[in-house]
Amino acid sequence: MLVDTDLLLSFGGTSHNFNTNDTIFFENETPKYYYQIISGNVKLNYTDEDGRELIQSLLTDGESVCELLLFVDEKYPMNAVAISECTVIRLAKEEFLKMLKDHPKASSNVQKYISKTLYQKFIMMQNISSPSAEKRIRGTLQYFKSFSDNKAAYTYEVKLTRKQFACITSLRTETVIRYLKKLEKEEIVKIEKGKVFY
DNA sequence: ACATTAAGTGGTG
DNA sequence: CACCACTTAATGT
Repeated sequence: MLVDTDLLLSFGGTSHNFNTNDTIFFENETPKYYYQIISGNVKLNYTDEDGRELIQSLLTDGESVCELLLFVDEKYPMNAVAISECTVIRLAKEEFLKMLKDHPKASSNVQKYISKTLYQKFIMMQNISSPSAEKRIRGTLQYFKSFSDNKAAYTYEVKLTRKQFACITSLRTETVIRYLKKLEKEEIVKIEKGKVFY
């Protein structure tokens, strides 16, 4: 957990459940709460001019959802949507900031978390901005696997659907499917029963 | 069993 | 590559 659950609760945090596809907050809303995922997966997305979904980030257990917006006076540039059943702790912005002031350790953790995710964002930006679709896909695979402790080949299972993978790499799902198949032939990736292992 | 979503294929521009 | 059409596989209710 980014911030200790009990600490969040002691400052007035409340637990909320979301079902798959429930929206936690919408683009353009004013950030008013700190959200920390107890369990489940959340995506940050928006729809571009052509009506295409772009996934900016995927979050999971223990992470907070776009906490950086609580430090600037801006509106959410994207939506936060549950992509599985989720339990989330929600804490009002003012209380969250007060908590950080009173608890340097928590403050430092949040600071590190923001730095880490920003760093990861840079890496992903480099992957996705490659003109080569194959590099975009391989870079994204590498990025995901980098969070796994097991570095051996075919030990990382891609938990995303082809469609979600496409939304992250800004490619069409057919393209993702074809390249994954190509990578399978080249033994860079292994596909079993639709599951992709890298 | 029926409806829906995901994966996979072929062809075109 | 994207886009379109369509088949098959996997899931959901």
